[in-house]
Amino acid sequence: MKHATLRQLKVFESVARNLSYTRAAEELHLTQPTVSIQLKQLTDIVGFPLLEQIGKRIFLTELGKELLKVARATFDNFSRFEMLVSDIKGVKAGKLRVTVITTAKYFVPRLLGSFYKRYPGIEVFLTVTNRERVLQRLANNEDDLYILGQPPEHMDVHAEMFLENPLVVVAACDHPLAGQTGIPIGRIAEEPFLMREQGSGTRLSAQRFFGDRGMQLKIRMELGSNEAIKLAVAGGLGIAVISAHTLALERNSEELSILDVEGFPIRRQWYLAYPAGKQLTVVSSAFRDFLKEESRAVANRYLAGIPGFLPVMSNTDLPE
Amino acid sequence: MKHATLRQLKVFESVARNLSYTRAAEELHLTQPTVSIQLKQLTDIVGFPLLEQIGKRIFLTELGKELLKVARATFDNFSRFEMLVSDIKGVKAGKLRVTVITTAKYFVPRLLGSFYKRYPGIEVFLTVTNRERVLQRLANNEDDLYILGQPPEHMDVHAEMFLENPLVVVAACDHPLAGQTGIPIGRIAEEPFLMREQGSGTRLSAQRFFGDRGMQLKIRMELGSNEAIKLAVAGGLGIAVISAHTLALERNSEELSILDVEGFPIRRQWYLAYPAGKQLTVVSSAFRDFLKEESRAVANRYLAGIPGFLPVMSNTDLPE
DNA sequence: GTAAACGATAGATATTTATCTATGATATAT
DNA sequence: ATATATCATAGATAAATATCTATCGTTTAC
Repeated sequence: MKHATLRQLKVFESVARNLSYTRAAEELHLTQPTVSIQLKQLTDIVGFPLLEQIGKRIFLTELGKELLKVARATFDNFSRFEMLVSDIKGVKAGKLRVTVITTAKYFVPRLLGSFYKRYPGIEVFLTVTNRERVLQRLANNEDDLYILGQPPEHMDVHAEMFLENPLVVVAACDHPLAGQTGIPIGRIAEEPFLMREQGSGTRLSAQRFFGDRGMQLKIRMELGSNEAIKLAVAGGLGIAVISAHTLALERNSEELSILDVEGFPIRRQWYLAYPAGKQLTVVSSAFRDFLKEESRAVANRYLAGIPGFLPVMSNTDLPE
Repeated sequence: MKHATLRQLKVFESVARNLSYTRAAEELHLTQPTVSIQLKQLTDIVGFPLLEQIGKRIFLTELGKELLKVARATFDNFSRFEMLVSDIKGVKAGKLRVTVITTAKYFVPRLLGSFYKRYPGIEVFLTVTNRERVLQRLANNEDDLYILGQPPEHMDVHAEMFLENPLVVVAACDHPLAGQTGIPIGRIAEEPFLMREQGSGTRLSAQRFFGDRGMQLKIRMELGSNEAIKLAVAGGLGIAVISAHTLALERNSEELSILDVEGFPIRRQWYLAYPAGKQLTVVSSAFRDFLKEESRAVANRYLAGIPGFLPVMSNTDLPE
């Protein structure tokens, strides 16, 4: 049976439907002998007659009926698959699996949301996890795209920057430094700091920033989440360095204030990454384009107005 | 997609399962380049990658997973079909459609019953109808086999005799002729006869029998069924010529008696028929053999003991 | 850094295949 | 009885297919 060809099945289906070799030949734009031969081959492979001729009329044998079912099921499967292919081509179907580093959760869901709205046929899966797990998933090719704060080294990865990720100093609104301009770095370094645990990219960047200037931060507390840090800062327990995106929702609240510190914001970027050899799916590719396009607007909307921050990207879209 | 080959699907399935071209090549007893090429062709046909290679590892793309489903479904269908073929070959599956003329209903069901018991996997369909419909179904190739009392002429049919069908004269047990031996035909012809309607094969035979001898029967009543005739005969309304098989169940009853009339029983036969060009299915062929074999036993069991009847068939099986 | 493993590619070849035209056999219709 | 329609078969041919060996470029592992 594995020696049968789809061609034979196709011809058989036509003959079975028309109950005529000649008619089938016409339908398939073949000569009648060609149909005869294809059918003979198929019959030889099966070992039993599929058709019988009584007088001039042609009938399907029991086996013929069964094979017809098989043939039709097969062609149905194929055409369903072909439809899927063309849907995927038109981004009307497909899956998008994105894994992002924890800090990115403040703006990625919003973007995925609008992306999904533009392509309602697709399925979106978002995983939010720490850097280590992101890199692990990247290495295991578990997702389509990855978003993180610094591109992995020692790994063959294609990474591209798509959005600024400025780190700012925040304090409670009633903090003495709130509202001041051009605060010297040395002044800030004296304040008690609230920090994420060791290994946090933000913490690393902040410590390097002060370290490079010969200062060491006084860390009062380590907290497990950005939310906790913001609450603690608002509660007056200290000041903190956090990603401006983290403030997206609180920007206009009365509780936190971004301090205008010399040298701040620390410039960091968001990167979109995927394994070097990987050919992006149509959906992934569409999301990549979408991400570049949208992130500019996001940058202008949410990052403008940060003291000392100047977007590098072209400002065709200005904030309202 | 119609240009894909089953070979390509087979190779793809193996690669997808092993996630390795080399392993797949080993499994299929091919060289690795062959696998590469087959897969490349399939990928070109689909138009999108089915597999992706990240570093040294191979992954299925979303489309690859879908195609794998299609491939597996296809092969499953084929192997199910192959199982059906081999079941049919071993008469463990299949259908048997038999159409018989009304009179044959007295012994065919019994035979079909034992046939079914021997081959429990098959499905049996029995149609009982009049001669006209039998011939019609034969012409339309609606069934596998046909049983009738005289082979059709003016029709390209293969027919073979398989059983004697003696026509006997029956009377009520208390009829004056009951028990007498060597009753002259002339004596019988005086009796009032009960007959099936015009067109009945039995009636035709009986009338021809007496006509050939220059006699004409006195027909008292026409009745629509053999059962009605038997009841009427038992009730003393007259005598009748009927097939001995019709008496199969009543043979030992006290109501009817077979008369020992000169020249009786009229010899008729049962024929098995099917369209000339038709190649019998395995099941049909098995039933044909079964029929020949069993009908001898039936003949001996039910037809022996009919006054004046001498089976033509060899009597290796003697009646108990 | 070197070796081993893996997949891609090139080039060659024998086989199979798909197809045609021409013709023959058979059955139905006129 | 003849013509027509239908399917089977034979013979020919161009195309494709399936496969191999040999070799190359990468990636991983030691």
